[in-house]
Amino acid sequence: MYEYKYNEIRGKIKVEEKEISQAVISRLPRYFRYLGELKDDGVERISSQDLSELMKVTASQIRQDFNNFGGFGQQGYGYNVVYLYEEIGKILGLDKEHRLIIIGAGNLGQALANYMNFERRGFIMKGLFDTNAALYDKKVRGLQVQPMENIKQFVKENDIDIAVLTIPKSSAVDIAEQLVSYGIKAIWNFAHVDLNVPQGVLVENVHLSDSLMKLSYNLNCYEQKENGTE
Amino acid sequence: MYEYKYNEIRGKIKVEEKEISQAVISRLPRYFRYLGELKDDGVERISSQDLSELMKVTASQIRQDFNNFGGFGQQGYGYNVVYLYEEIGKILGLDKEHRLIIIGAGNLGQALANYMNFERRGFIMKGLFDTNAALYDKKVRGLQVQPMENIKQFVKENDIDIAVLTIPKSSAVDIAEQLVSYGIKAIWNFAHVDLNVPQGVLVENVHLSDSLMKLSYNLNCYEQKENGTE
DNA sequence: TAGATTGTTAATCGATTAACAATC
DNA sequence: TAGATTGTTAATCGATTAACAATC
Repeated sequence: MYEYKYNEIRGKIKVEEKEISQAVISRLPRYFRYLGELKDDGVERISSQDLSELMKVTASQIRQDFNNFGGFGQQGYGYNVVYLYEEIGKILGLDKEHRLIIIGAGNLGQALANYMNFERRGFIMKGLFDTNAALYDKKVRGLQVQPMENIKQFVKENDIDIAVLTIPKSSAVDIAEQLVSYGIKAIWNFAHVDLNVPQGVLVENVHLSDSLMKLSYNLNCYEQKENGTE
Repeated sequence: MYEYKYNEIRGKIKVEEKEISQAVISRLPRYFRYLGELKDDGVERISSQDLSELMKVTASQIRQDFNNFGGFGQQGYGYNVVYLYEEIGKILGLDKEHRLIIIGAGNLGQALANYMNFERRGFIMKGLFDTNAALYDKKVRGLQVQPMENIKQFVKENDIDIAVLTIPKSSAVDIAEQLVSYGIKAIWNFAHVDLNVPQGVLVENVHLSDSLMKLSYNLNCYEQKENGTE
């Protein structure tokens, strides 16, 4: 949320920290994705203009976004794809390791466990937990599902940063509170409920039902439009 | 995306359609969730002030948001919880049925299939499809997984509105194109790729990796802050 | 050097918040 | 009626876009 780090890298230490808006942060993964593809395609450099056409955003926004972190381009040349890709990766913290556990080993928990490993970017799944004893003899990605009682000790012993919450909303609030007391610093929350955590603990929500409802709203709009109103 | 419908309901037909911003739409499901809980708790009415404290947004925003659709409150009284809940449900199109199919019957596809039925709001899962023949004798929620070749006919015969894409990004763009040609009107996209669809076809993206990267970014910020910068 | 394209400032646009008159 | 609270207008704030000087 602060830019000092990247200014320092470039040798220009700013005294006061400048907050980066979440709007900008939300766009970084998409830049990262497109730059990764360009890199894989062997593209060496790209201008904000060309990238803007590819991504369907304005060139102005691209330059503004990158300049929040100090500027990675060169006048008359554009941006070096590999360099920019790596810098954005660093900004996103993908060069660092994060250890996570998954709470709730149902379909969604297992889906994420598999996906996690596939899409490896420094996120290391260390454990899975569930209340359902029938799952304890099951292995997911080589890890045995454990009972919830083990979480406390496991978090301490394995230096866990992130907990992925894939449990029903009825228990999510309680479990989240426990996790925080065990020292968890971030929760990736898939339960359909807003968690109330103390300052300093991070929650990133993935409310699937909200997303589907948005789709539903927009679908109805189009339908009404097509029917020439009603 | 247009408000005429709700104005008409209230007897005030506006000639010109006013577009509702996506920022507002994105907040509707959350309102819906909180109102549902209030309803279940037997709360009869609520003021924008009280709701703002509960949801941690400004009362002003709540009133502005609702007034995009014509105003559901009463001066001196507030909002009737059940009425407001139902109206927002209608705005979101949750009173209508939507038939959907899931393309990709892996862990994530199955997770959504189960979740879908559980969280029923007019979304009816009609079929699952996969390239993996090993899954064809498998039943998910009473439905047999089918080969991809069946999609075309199935969509036509079953009047499918929505396709849920839970396949790897390598095939997602092609499949999406096919789905559009079969007449699909909306895609709920879980593949890590931006789909290019013609005007009039809706895409709602759930980019899980983007969400995790955002979490990663914010986590690093906090850590740096705690270490008193570096 | 001339041309290209960034970094950055200024202008615009849209979304959020504040204020208050309308009204239940 | 008096009090409460909405609906709505006006003010503020922030984010996006445009423009251009700096510079590679």
